[in-house]
Amino acid sequence: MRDSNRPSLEDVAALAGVSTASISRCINSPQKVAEPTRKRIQNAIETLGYVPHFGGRALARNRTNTIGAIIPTMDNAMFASGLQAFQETLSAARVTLLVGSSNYDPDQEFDAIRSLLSQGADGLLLIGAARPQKTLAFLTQHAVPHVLAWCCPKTGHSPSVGFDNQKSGHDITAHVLAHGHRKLAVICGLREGNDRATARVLGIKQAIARQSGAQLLGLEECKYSFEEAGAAFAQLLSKPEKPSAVICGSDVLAVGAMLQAHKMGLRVPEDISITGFDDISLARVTTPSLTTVRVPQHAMGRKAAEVLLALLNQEPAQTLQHELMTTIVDRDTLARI
Amino acid sequence: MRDSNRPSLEDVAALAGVSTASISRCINSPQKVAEPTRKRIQNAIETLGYVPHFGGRALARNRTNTIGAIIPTMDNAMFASGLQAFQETLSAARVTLLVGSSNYDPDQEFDAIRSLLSQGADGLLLIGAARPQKTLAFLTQHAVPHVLAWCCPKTGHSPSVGFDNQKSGHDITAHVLAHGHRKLAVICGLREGNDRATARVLGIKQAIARQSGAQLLGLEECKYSFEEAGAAFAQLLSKPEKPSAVICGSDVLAVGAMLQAHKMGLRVPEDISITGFDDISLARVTTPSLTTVRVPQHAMGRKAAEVLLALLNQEPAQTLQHELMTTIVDRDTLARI
DNA sequence: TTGGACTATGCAAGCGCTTACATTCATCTG
DNA sequence: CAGATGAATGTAAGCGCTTGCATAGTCCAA
Repeated sequence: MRDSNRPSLEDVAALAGVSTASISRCINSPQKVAEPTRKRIQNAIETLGYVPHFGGRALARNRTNTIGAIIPTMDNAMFASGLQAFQETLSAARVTLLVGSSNYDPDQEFDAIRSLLSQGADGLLLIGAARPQKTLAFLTQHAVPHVLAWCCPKTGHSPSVGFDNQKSGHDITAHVLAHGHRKLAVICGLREGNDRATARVLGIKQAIARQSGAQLLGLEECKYSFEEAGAAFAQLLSKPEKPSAVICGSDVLAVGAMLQAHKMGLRVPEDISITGFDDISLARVTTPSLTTVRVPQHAMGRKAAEVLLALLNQEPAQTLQHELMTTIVDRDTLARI
Repeated sequence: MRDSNRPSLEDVAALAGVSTASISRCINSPQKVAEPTRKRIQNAIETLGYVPHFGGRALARNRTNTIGAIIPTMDNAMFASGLQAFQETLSAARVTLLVGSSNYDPDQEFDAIRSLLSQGADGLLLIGAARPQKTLAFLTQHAVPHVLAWCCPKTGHSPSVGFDNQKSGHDITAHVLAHGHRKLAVICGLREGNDRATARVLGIKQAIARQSGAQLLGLEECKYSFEEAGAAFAQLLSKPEKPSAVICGSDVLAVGAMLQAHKMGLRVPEDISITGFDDISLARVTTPSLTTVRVPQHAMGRKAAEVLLALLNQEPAQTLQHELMTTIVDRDTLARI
């Protein structure tokens, strides 16, 4: 869209024989224009193939109808499908989605925030609540409308749409304990700067602490890849005392662990139980299929979009924190002892 | 970014004691501004927390540094990871990504194109080459810089970055035939308006036709979901004459078929062979793991970004069509007969 | 010393759109 | 039928930024 012969409002106005104001009105609030004029204008727009110039409009309105989302990565099915729902909802409201990614790095996230805002984003979707002071200050200073997703902060006054990671971590662990397991191990994502991973582990530890006789034999942190998770699993199993169940902070980690278990000749769940977190599509198709925590990704993406749109329209918000529920999906990787 | 007390160039100029022109220059081509002045300006910018207004800039420059991508859906891991690579590459060039999705529907795609362009996208990434005349005309009329991905059209003059779907379909089929299979069946995505699916099937049929004694017992089209693929599989297997191998147009379809085979008590690959297409992460983790066609998603996303950026910078393009190679990944769902 | 060649900066004209306000004209009311 | 009312449209002032051109200041060679 850079050709200099792109038609402008003025061109349309000339063709239709009206003023630019009428064209503008015809586009933005058609009911303010009389039927015959409207027809004429429509025609002119059609024949010229007129499309409003974004810059002009943004400048005059001081609003772009664009929303930015910054997610760790789209490579993880989890964020991708949440983002898809987010995008669909925005699109229905004629708002466009700008995407940035942080690679789980607070500095990259900060850059992405600046970048999306300088691209005119009217608001932002951010994942998780924990971020450096610098970032928080920036958001405050610029009064950026935003909503946090995938989390459910008890403190702070940013609107959020998410679930209680800690509680969910607690729940799945309690579930494992209820199956008779007492010797547990954990594989989680890198917790630094990742409050979701941190909270999940916290919940897991809490549940273990509450159950007499239960113990946490080991905890490994790694990136969200099959390979790293496999290595973490091997590491956990290399110790003299073996866990009977390994609780993983995400399905990707759990699948990596399962793959590694298979390589090591361990049967799941007969020799060792494994649980995941997120319930991405992977979880259904492994053999055995993965017992995991279902996160309402789709609902979360949509709700986040709704909240953000309401925020931009200055609609009074009844609720600031939207907590969605997770559920445990019982499949085949958790044995009863 | 809508507070009325947002600082403008003028504010910065006043604070720094220079004209707005100098500020602008300082931001866009610092070398044109003397050292001390630059310092002063930097300070002013800092203290005010100035961020250039997107609309103003877009209007004056007639360029937004924004690129739109319209993909069928992010729910499919395949597009998501290609998109991720695309985004990363753009981001490195300080260009922002706008996202739209088409849900495999040409009309929705058309809307998305209009919408992204009206949001100021300087260029577009589109999936596949086949689209309605209306859409093509629109792209031509507006002289929209764009690149097609996931395909490799022999005709047309749009730049493209992709692979030969037909050849890849042919290759995997030849591979299956080389394993001794003669009675084949196919599950593919809905082909209407989807040239990738269409071409893959074409290649499959071609390979079958070239092999004497080989026959195509059935072909089912369905959406890209486990459930629909499962139903398609059941349908194919309900006929009196059973295939020994089912070639699927995507990994999602293949996994759906495997799941269904399992339900039906059929062992893969002993009772029936199944192959996929795409090599998304799913393919590695099923049991047995899926024999499939690897599509260089990451490379494709990155290359597409590079081509598009070059296009926008008016750099002369040596090559219009970038063809990447697919490879067959031999895993465990294809038996030798 | 002076004119020329630069360099650093300012001035001001847009870029294309929206919108408050002004104008016109038809319709209605008493 | 005069004046009031209101609907339809036009006028024009910005929105914040970039950039061609003008100006002022600096340095150097002749």
